[in-house]
Amino acid sequence: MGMKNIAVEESHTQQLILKEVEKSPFVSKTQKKIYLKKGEDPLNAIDTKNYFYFVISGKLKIYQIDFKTSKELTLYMLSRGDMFDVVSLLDGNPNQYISEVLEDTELVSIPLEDVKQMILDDNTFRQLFYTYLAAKLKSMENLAVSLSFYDVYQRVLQLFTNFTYMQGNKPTLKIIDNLRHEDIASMVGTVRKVVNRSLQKLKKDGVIELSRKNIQIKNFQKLLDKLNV
Amino acid sequence: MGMKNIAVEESHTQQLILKEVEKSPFVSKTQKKIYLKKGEDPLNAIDTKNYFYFVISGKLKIYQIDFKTSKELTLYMLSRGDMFDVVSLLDGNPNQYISEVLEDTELVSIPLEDVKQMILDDNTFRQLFYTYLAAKLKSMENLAVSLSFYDVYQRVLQLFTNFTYMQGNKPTLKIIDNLRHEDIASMVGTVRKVVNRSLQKLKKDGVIELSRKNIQIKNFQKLLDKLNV
DNA sequence: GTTATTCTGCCTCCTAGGTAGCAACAAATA
DNA sequence: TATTTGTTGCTACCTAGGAGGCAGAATAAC
Repeated sequence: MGMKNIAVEESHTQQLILKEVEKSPFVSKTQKKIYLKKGEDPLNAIDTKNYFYFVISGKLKIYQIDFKTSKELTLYMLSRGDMFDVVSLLDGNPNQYISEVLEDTELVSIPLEDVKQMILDDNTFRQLFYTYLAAKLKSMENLAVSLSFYDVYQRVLQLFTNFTYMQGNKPTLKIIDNLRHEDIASMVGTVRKVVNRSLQKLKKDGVIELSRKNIQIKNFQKLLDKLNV
Repeated sequence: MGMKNIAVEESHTQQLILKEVEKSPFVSKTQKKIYLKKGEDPLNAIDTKNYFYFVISGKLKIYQIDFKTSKELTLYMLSRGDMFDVVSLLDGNPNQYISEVLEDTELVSIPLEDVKQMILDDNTFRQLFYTYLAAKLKSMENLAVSLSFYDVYQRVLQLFTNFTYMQGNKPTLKIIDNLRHEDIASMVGTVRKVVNRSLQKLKKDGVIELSRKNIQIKNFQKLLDKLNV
């Protein structure tokens, strides 16, 4: 399924998006910076019915909760170069997500109408926006597929693979390297205690290194070998 | 989560899309009709790298297979008013789906570039297209969420609810009413034998009626009552 | 420095759902 | 009409993973 390149490809698009946004005449006129503190509820600061947001830095978890079991599923883990909420932008309805600020976050807000105009006027931005949209739809399809086909252990392997980038020539885990196991669990659609089993197994096998709020790739090749096709 | 209205809303957008497509000057010039026979492999007739397709009638299952277990997951069940492939249109890469013609199907094909131009030029079509995109992204999010949170029985209930429309004032199952249990299973992310248990239970409880390749809603209120929030 | 809180690791139990296999029957085809 | 193929229903088994509970360690708050 070529999952290995998805994260990398996204990241590339996202870098270009920020550059294009900076150049845009709209942004200089109507942009507003928003700063969110870790742990703060973004609901008060964010209005997806009227504004569109670009993530400059930080980390934002967009998820849903099953209130019966209090199990979570993370739909999007937003970081530098991400935008939201695309669904609200497209259909005009405010979203139903729950969000949590995992790290102090800096956003640029632009009125929805200006973004729509930008998509029409700016050919480069339009193509980048479309590519971003396609990536999000694909990533959601992949999430559904992996929830249906693979066990927790495989899903954890896939998660790590998707978030591993080359640092020089050393494969390094980004974005999800300093999460709580609780958040890892939410990203692969299970609960902490279960994801912990997989993490311990990978640690025992010398694939990763674990310490409090820190996961590192120790042997990326071994990780790839354990991936089911 | 307001799932009950999603299917209805989609259907409304899809009707309007077909009307708009018919009016379009592009369509009259460059459209081509394509007819697919039930069971035929669409791969030969369909070229998503260069063309975009509108479904006029019939039924097309877009899915993925886990070759290890031969379990399937249906990502999209396309019928009248649906379009594909939106991902290819957006990012220019050919898709990786597997498709199956469940009923004789009639398509209109339009070159990708013409559709892109149509999105730019035709305000009405653009908004419809965006709404459609948003609906697809949402439905994929819902699929992931329901796979993660709910058991097979609940997922079946949700599936039936999403595909129940008002026929006069009688709640009637559409599109998925004449599928094999195999296909129902693929839509809720499980296998036939497991989905069969849920179907038998619903039959026993007087919620649905079952016969070969036919499912009917017998008591819609009862169905809603069994839905978890 | 001390207390409180959050994070992590590891038990044990138990059920949903996946696997296997088969038989009855409907429907398509020869 | 006879034969083959596709669809459905049901049994019995077994394992992945969710639930509950708890203790130790790291960090944050006071």
